[in-house]
Amino acid sequence: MSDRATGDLAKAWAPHENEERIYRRWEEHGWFAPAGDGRPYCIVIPPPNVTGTLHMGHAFQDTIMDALTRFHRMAGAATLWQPGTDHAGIATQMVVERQLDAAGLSRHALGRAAFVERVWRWKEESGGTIAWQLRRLGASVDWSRDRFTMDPGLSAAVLEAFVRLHEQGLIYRGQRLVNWDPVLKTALSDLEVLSVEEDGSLWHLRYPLADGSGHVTVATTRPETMLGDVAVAVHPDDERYRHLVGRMLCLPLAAREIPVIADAYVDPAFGSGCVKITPAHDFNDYEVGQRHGLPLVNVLRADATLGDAAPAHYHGLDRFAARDRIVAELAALGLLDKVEPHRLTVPRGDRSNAVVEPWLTDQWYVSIAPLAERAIRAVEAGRVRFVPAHWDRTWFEWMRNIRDWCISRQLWWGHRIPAWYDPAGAVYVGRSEAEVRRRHGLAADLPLRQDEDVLDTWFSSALWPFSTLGWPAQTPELARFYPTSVLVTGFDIIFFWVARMIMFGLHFMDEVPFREVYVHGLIRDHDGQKMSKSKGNVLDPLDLVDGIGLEALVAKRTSGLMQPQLAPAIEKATRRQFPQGIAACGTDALRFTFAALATPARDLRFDLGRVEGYRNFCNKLWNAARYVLQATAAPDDGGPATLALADRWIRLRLDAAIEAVRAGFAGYRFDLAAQAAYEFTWYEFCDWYLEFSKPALQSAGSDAAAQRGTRRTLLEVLETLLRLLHPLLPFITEELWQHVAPRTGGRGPTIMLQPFPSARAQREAPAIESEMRWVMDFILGIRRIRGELDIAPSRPLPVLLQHAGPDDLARYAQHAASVGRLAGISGARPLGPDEPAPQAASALLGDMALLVPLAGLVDVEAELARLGKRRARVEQDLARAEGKLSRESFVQNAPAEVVRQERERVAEFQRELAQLRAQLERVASLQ
RNA sequence: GGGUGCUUAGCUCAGCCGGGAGAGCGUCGCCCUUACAAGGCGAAGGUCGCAGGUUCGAAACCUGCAGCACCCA
Repeated sequence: MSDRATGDLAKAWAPHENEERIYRRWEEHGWFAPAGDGRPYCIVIPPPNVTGTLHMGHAFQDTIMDALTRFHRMAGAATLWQPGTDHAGIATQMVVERQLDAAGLSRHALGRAAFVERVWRWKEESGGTIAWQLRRLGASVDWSRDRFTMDPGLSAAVLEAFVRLHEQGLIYRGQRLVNWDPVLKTALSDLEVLSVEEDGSLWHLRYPLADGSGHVTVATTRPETMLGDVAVAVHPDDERYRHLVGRMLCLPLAAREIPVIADAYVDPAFGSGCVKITPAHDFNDYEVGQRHGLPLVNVLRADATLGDAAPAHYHGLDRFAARDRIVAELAALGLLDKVEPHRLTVPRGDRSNAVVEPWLTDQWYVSIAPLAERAIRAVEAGRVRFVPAHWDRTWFEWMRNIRDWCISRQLWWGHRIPAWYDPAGAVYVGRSEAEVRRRHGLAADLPLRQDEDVLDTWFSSALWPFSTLGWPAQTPELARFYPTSVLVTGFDIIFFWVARMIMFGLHFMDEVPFREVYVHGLIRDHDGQKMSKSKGNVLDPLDLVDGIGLEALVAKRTSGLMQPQLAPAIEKATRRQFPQGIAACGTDALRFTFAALATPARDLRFDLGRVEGYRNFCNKLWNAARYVLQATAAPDDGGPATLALADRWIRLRLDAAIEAVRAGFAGYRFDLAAQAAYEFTWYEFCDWYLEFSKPALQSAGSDAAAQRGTRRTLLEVLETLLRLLHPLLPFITEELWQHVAPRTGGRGPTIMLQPFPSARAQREAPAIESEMRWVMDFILGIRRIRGELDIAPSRPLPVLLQHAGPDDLARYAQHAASVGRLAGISGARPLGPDEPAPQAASALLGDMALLVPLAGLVDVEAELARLGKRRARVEQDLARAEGKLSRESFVQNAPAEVVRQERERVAEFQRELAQLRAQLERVASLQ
């Protein structure tokens, strides 16, 4: 790379041609692994699905983690960003089952061993995608420590955790109602069930009294479960039904008698005020059944067809067919009172979208209360801090109402539950069958059968912050990096994952898994819609990096849809939104966009326009560096240097930018960090300083020492700026740094291991700022006249200085060259004491007025209009300030500093107004 | 029904401990000035959702209301 340092830079930054090469170099040198003996800084990646691909949310999150990691690495920490992937039980199994289905096979036909083997093969085939994407995003994860939740080590951790919890009485097996997915035929945790509002009906059914003296009417949304009814409940205070409590009803179609009971659970205002109680098929009814000692009548089979507990002619009938049949039969018997349309909440499986059944099965549970209590206390005590802080309320709300966690899944892909049954049905838990036999003294010939089920994926994910570091072994990494520094995650998985990691971390490590949880928003599309394949509004982060043509984008969005009929609408919307496809913006621009988007808000709208804006920013930086390299092409002869005003000023501003960026990182305000870096780079460094450097280096009058001062400032500020920007823009800063660093005496092979910039306190700051302000206001005043009067920049303007004080004259004399060039004036001279002011356009600079004689330049009308507008504005400001001061209460109560400031403003406005009025008069008089 | 958050320029969003309303994109002028037209210079544009309250002073703090979003039941 050495010859590149002296070569010319291309005209524009070409991310596509450079990023992969730069990343490969970083990785080959092993620079991502923790190094040195600095303080440890560790982030574990939220492991994505091993067979999946990274979407915008991942890319956003990974950008933030990488920026934090790079920042702390440069700041001297021994950083570990721990990568890895998750086996994602249901999701992965479903993908492979779909593949089998397409081939006319099923997992049952294949058998368990062959099926699992097949999933592993699929993992090997597709598992590299994520890693490749992470590399393209510049992620500085320590690849040497890459982990997968089903690696031997992590599987051992799962085994160990399960066995220990069981020994401690925190895992139990029980027959309970679970959320049953009859399509996937597995239990689901509460979190995997989505409540969806749908249109349904409310059926009013008549249940005759057993003695024939009449009937009660019950209202239900699920008539097919009536065959499992074991009671009808009314509210204890409901006068209408009090006399019926304790009497028996004849359950239609089932030919069973069931009692009328009283329970406060019943809402007398809903439906008829009578509720059928079906404990085996409803969570609330289950509770009621427990309270009243009622039996459980399970009428459904695993596939949601009716089973043995129902009368024979319903056997094998699907639940919805059974519903129609039952309703018809009741109607025929005159027992259907009425049917009303009704809006109800339907539970659906988040993977299968099937209507979930509360169903009675044997499952394994984690007894959550003891774990939750500790986790709640840890957050209360501030041992884990949420950022933004308000998320702790959501956390507490949920943790205080948490229920036992159903951890068994009737799947084949995952960690098999380490429990064995003997022929009598007794259960033994242990790390292996051999251990179980040894510890329980079981005969070698006693047949043992391992539990068929696997564990919920989140069980292994909950161990992630320490299982990846080697637990249960006491490794050096575990000692050094646990607890980790921060968890970066979306609020949508606070409950799924964050809570479980905190509970397990406290339980197994006796310490929280991370000190801080940075909860970021969710990336949405330009219209605020959640990105999803079925909506057809997903964006592949790498399509923004590399660009994609319209046809390819349409094809990508419309292929592999679960609902192919949506394709035409998706195609239309895509063609409308991206008529030109997507231009390649490069990784850095995408990363900077994510950082700028990272406000504390919950919804983050992604706007393609912003990526393009930041692509331009990269190009701006690139070209600024080109200029600096050109301007400093001749080797520095090492002679003495003096710093001019602008040189001192830009160094001050750089320090302010450093402070702001550091503050942004420290407070997880990546938007503010990005904004500060952007504004300094573009508005201060490029727009002002580089322009000042031109006359300083090019005008004949400047001496060698001043030129050296400017050249060194150009290089030093640029080199520092590159380091400042590196965590957000890793690629372009590395490329430029390779060219710039040799000229600043920079050592080291890479920018990523250079120190992050620190600001220095500078005492002379106010004087420099105020003098620079004068120079800039001079230039801005002239530019404004030019702009507002539409005078071409190519036309140099003569300027007269009216009411110039000695300071003004001295400053002008000193900065004439820069002012002349930046304002585009041909020269300026003071107006003599008795010299009449000509008809002129004017700008104010303190007590001084800058006059640009109008003769032949512009029409008088335009200048009058311009001055009039300005006068109106000042009059308004003045009135407001004077009004404030005229109030006794303000002068008395406001702090003296505020009052003084207000008085100064009034004086300023008055002076400005007087000058404007005089100027207006003068211009008007000559009309 | 319970909870959380949001409402500021045409659009997307900043605005920390109360003290002269900001940025990007878009729009409108003038410019290809040898780092950059992916650019330069300049400009227009806001009753800070509504109503009360606290305060000398409220976009910010408090209360209520409206609208939107999400979570839980």
